[in-house]
Amino acid sequence: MTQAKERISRRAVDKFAQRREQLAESALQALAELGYARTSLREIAQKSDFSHGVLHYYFADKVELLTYSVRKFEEICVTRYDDVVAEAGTAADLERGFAETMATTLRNDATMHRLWYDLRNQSLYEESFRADVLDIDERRQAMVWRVVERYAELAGATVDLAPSAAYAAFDGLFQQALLRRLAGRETAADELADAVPRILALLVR
Amino acid sequence: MTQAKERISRRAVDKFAQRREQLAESALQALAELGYARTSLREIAQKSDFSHGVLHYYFADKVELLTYSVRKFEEICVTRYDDVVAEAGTAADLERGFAETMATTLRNDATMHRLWYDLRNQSLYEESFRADVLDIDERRQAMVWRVVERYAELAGATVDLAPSAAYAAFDGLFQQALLRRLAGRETAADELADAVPRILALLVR
Amino acid sequence: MTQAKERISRRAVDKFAQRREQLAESALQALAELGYARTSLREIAQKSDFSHGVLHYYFADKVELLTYSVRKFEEICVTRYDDVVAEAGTAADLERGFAETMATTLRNDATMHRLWYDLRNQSLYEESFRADVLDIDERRQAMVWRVVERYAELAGATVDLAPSAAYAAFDGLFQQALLRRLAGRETAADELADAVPRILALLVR
Amino acid sequence: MTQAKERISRRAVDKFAQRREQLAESALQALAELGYARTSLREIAQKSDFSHGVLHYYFADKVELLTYSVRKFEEICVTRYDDVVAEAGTAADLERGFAETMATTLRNDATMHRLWYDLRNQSLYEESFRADVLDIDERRQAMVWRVVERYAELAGATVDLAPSAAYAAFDGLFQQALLRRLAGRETAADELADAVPRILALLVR
DNA sequence: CATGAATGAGCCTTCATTCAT
DNA sequence: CATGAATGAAGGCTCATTCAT
Repeated sequence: MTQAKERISRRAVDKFAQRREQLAESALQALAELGYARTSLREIAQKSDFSHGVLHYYFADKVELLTYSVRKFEEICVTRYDDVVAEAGTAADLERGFAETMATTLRNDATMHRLWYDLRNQSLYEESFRADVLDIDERRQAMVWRVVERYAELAGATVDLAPSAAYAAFDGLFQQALLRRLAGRETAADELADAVPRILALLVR
Repeated sequence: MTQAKERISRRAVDKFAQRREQLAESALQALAELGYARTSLREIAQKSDFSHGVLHYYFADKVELLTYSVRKFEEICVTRYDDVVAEAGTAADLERGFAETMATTLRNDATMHRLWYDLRNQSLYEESFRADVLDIDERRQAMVWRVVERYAELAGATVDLAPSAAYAAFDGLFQQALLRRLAGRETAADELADAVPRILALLVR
Repeated sequence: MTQAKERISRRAVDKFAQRREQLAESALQALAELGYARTSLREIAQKSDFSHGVLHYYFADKVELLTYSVRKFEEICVTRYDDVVAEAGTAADLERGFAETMATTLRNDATMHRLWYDLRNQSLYEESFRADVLDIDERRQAMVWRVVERYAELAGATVDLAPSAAYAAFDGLFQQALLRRLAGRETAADELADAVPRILALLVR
Repeated sequence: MTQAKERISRRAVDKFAQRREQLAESALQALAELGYARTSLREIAQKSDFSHGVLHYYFADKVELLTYSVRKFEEICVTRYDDVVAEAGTAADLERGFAETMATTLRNDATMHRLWYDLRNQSLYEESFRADVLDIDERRQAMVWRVVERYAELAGATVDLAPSAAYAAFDGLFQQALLRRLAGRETAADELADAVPRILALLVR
């Protein structure tokens, strides 16, 4: 292949990948709004700039599109607290930062996290995107664990706790708060911000 | 109405209720197996001994059937640890009993709990059974709280923790274990049984 | 058969006939309210004191029930103006009486006549009750004709008009008025009362 | 949008409209044959060259399809006698033309008019296409009135009659004739052709 | 490439009808 | 006799998927 042709081909590949990205983005919008059970390809297409026919050009079928979307979802999910970890100078800073970021996330991205829990649950029924979901969950766990470890370090404490348990606890907390918030309780985020430091203090000492 | 007729009518009512129960049971089976998004009335009927027409004889529509089923589900869900609480003589007993019951539940009723998390999540999208779901969740929380309080009592410790936070932590733990178990990890239940006492000890002292 | 048995049997027959009558009555109620296309056997049963199962005991199927009901309908329809004819002393009396009775009928029995037109139309699609409908229509025609003839007699005029044409004209008038009334026009009955004498005067002189 | 795209888009719109037209045509066929109560979307689809899914591609729901069809129906209905009016040189011409056109209509388009009366009647039960039906009826009335007025003009007579009354009379006449024709009476159209001039002469002088 | 027309399986629901009790 | 439980065909509608243009 000549260099020129290669360049063209690469550009084509890029465009293909870009379109997939774009469509996955629309899929996530639709999914966040409607949930897995109620999201149709037509709905997704309508949120994009394309007709619904094109979805089957870039993705073999609905499952592939959703799987791809879930994978894309990951990027957003798993680095959220890293800045807080990097910037916190004291245990109290980190505590506050962690709690505040969680609360803010709850306030701003409730529907996206609703989707996350929905997809994680669907993965229990459908093999197809189970691997991706588990991968994301592991990264989330690692992310939480970075907070916990750093907190212990700053507080001069030891952690007698598995990363998975720590993640489970905070994830459970967040999920409950989400439930309340989406049920209309205005104070859910504040309550979450209160609960997080308490649990953190209990788990690490 | 004569006494005889009354008796007949009452029997009829009972039978009606009984059949609803029966059909709700089939619905739960189908739901546990397939999840909310993939469960159709025809599928439910096929799990029962009846034709799908019957479902509309006993329930006004799909929502009513599902709501009824969810409510029925509750009965199973919210008293599971009460015996353990009643029978535990020491903190160590309770710790062990709580952990073991959770692990056993995970081993035996994984699909039923998968359903629970599915329905709880659907309630974030659909108003229809949100109230029931929230109600069940509150009862589950109360159930967990009875364990925690009793544990503190037996251990001579104090609990500096909101019931909601305690529930969130254990629910998160269980959910993670469920994820792993349904992903095929054989040791998930054992790991859960290990993690529960640790967390309990950390949260209560 | 002994006399006693005969009496019992006759009583049984009477009861059978009576039940049919009763059920047909309920059918007419339902039909008048909902129209042919939207009336189900369940609806009819609910308007009666019986369960819907009984309908198939007294009638072979839906068509037979409706046919019977249509036939019953006739009795109500075809003698409405005879009193007016009998009592009118002058042409003006009759004119007024005829117009007033039509208007009153429109005011009080709109839904029943809506049903009549509905059934008459259905008979154009379904052979089954066509004969009965045609029979009723003939009697209605005869009834109108009695008015027209008597009017001519009282007015000392001659009628150069077929009975069918006379009936057609007044029936068309009534139907238009019904249309307007059921569309919400309050004055429909009054307008009908105005129009009838005019047409009568034009047709007979 | 470029000119080319615009042209394509316009063509697409045209094609869309054309297909709607086509499907409405099939709907009218089915309706004329079976009547409102017995016409299903699947039946309509079978009369067309398409699957039933297509109907929902071109129309939001059944009501929209039927409403559209009814409206289309109108075009055929409301100008039928205008040529006769335009071309008649004498009252006798018009009389004959009017009567003959009615009779011919009865002979050729009986089922279509059966449908008209069916739909008009259904509109008394269902709000959905009531407005369209009333609109068509008004136009039919106007059409008849054009005949009557022109006749009076040609005959040098005056009309002491409301347009609605004139329409009611002729519509009633036609409906009766339709009843007879569809009941199998061969002479119905001839009788109608006889009756029309008589009534016309009576109503206008 | 992209469109959107077309298909047909499948969903929830209604309903006439049958039949055991 | 009467009930009402049960059936299954049919209806309106949604939607993933295919494919001609």
